[in-house]
Amino acid sequence: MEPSPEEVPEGGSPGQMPAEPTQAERFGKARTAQAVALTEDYVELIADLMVAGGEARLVDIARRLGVSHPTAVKSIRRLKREGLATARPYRGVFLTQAGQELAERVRTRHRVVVELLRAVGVPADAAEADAEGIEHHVSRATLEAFSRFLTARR
Amino acid sequence: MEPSPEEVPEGGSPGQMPAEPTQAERFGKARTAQAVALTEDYVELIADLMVAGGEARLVDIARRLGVSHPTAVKSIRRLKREGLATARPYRGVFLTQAGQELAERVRTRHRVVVELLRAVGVPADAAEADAEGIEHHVSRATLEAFSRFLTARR
DNA sequence: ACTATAAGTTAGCTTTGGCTACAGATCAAT
DNA sequence: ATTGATCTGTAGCCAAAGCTAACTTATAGT
Repeated sequence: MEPSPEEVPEGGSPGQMPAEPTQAERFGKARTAQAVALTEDYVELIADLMVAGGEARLVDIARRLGVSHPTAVKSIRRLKREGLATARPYRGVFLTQAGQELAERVRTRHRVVVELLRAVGVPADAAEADAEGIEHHVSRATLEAFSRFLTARR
Repeated sequence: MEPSPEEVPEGGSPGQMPAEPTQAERFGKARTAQAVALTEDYVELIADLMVAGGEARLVDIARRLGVSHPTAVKSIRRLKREGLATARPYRGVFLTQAGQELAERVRTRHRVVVELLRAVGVPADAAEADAEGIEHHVSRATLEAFSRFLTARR
């Protein structure tokens, strides 16, 4: 796989990083992406609920995500900490400017991924279901390629 | 003071349990897939190392996955528990029959995903990188669609 | 107005994947 | 054969996301 095993000094010094995107880096990134994916799911859902019903209540968020309310509370707290959302008890959860921007990007990406899947022949239900997991791993470059592909064949 | 009327979560038409794959179910599945993804990564890598160098040493596995050796030890232990691998200290890790079959499926799926991405115009490096995360969320139906698409346009 | 229900929160536990530090085993070189 | 380096494994800790149970606070129904 790698013809030149770079002499990396032992000792676990997390200082320098080789230029090539090693497999380790890719795996590591995929793992870190987990937390990001969660954030994106919440933000996307909150935006959805706002559009659909004018408000995003904790209970609804929890139910739609299939988690218990306390779990949702924890996650929302994280969103607040990260400046993506605010919440007023019994009034619902709201997205900040940053949150809305993120939601918009996520929503767009989701739509493009589903369309791409449909375009290459994936059945609707599978496309929707798989997109939920796939979307979080679609990089900017890949997303752009998807868009180009869809535009070209439209 | 806990009446706890746990029966009947919510009122509504009898025989609920909507046929539609609710969003909650999809999210839940995507989350559970996390553990599976890890298993697949390990199995795939072990197979790779075996092919490349004839053996899969713990240190190499850890380095290639970008984790510490103890973490790799824990994961390998899980693989052994699940009947996917065996290991003889200082002789490397080996895949069982089940492990090899899983590795083969994973390897094939990975290849198809990368090819699909390339086919719709994703640059090689992005395709490789993104496939690492995407592949774990590609269902059987989607994989088959990918294969058909690739065959058709070849 | 009062109380019942629903919504939100807090506390505390579990699991899982990650880490460091340390200990034990094997291999290789002198 | 000894010794030092390297590989493997164990112990113990952390953080994150999940859960249940219990408590508090609004909202709504009578």
